[in-house]
Amino acid sequence: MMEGDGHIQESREENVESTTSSQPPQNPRKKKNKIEKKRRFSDEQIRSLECIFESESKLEPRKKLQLARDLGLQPRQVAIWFQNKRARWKSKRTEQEYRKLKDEYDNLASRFENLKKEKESLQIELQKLSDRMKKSVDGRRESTTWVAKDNNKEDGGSGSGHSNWRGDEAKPSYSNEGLEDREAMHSHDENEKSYEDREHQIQKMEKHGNEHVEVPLASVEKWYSVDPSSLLDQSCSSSQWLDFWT
DNA sequence: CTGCTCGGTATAATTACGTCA
DNA sequence: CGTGACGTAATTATACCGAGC
Repeated sequence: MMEGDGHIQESREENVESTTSSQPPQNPRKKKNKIEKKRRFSDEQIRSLECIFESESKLEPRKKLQLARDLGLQPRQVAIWFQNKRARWKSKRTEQEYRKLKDEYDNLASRFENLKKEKESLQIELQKLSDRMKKSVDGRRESTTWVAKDNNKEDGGSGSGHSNWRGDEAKPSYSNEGLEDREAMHSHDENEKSYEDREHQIQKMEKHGNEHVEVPLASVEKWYSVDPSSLLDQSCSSSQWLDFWT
């Protein structure tokens, strides 16, 4: 808040002569002699010190003596000024680095949130497809039972509408709805390509019989080989979710 | 407007401790 | 190994400013 460089100009001007206050501390710790009151350096002194600090943050002893002579300061004062300047410069740099890192972190966090949302919607989609597949498999199992029963009958089984379609060729009526769903999804899904791949898998799975279901499903689940619970867990280690990005 | 106090900030200086020739 | 010079980090003491009354 208070830089105050401009405001203290006058009081500094008169300090140029009186800056030789820094005798070795006779009374270390507290209770300074009133005579050796702290004086701020003049603007001119500060300018010179800053100028030299820019080119070299540490002073050679000879340069220190020379500078002290030039500015009318004690060499000790020059050394202390450089020490304090280095400390201020370091904390300033630390603050800048902190801000930079924080920005990077915020960016990553927001990307992470977006991906998390996307992952959740994909999980929902996967669940839907799994349910649909399960229905399909169950439907086929039922139909084959019906067919078997019909074959055992002498009459040829005209009483049941279920015998109109067989597991190999007939599709359950919800497949059309599914198509509509899929089209709707296509319209706003950014990962259309991978979605199509998955659809292809599902269709393949639907075509095959009961015994083939397990294997493709397992491969589908490989898409989610990263443990979702660990990803969603806020307390997970950074390396864990950094691995996820790569 | 002037003067005073108060709280916050900047900075000169001190202290403690580590490193190295 | 002891020593002195010099470094950093933490802290203290003082100067200075703006706000509020």
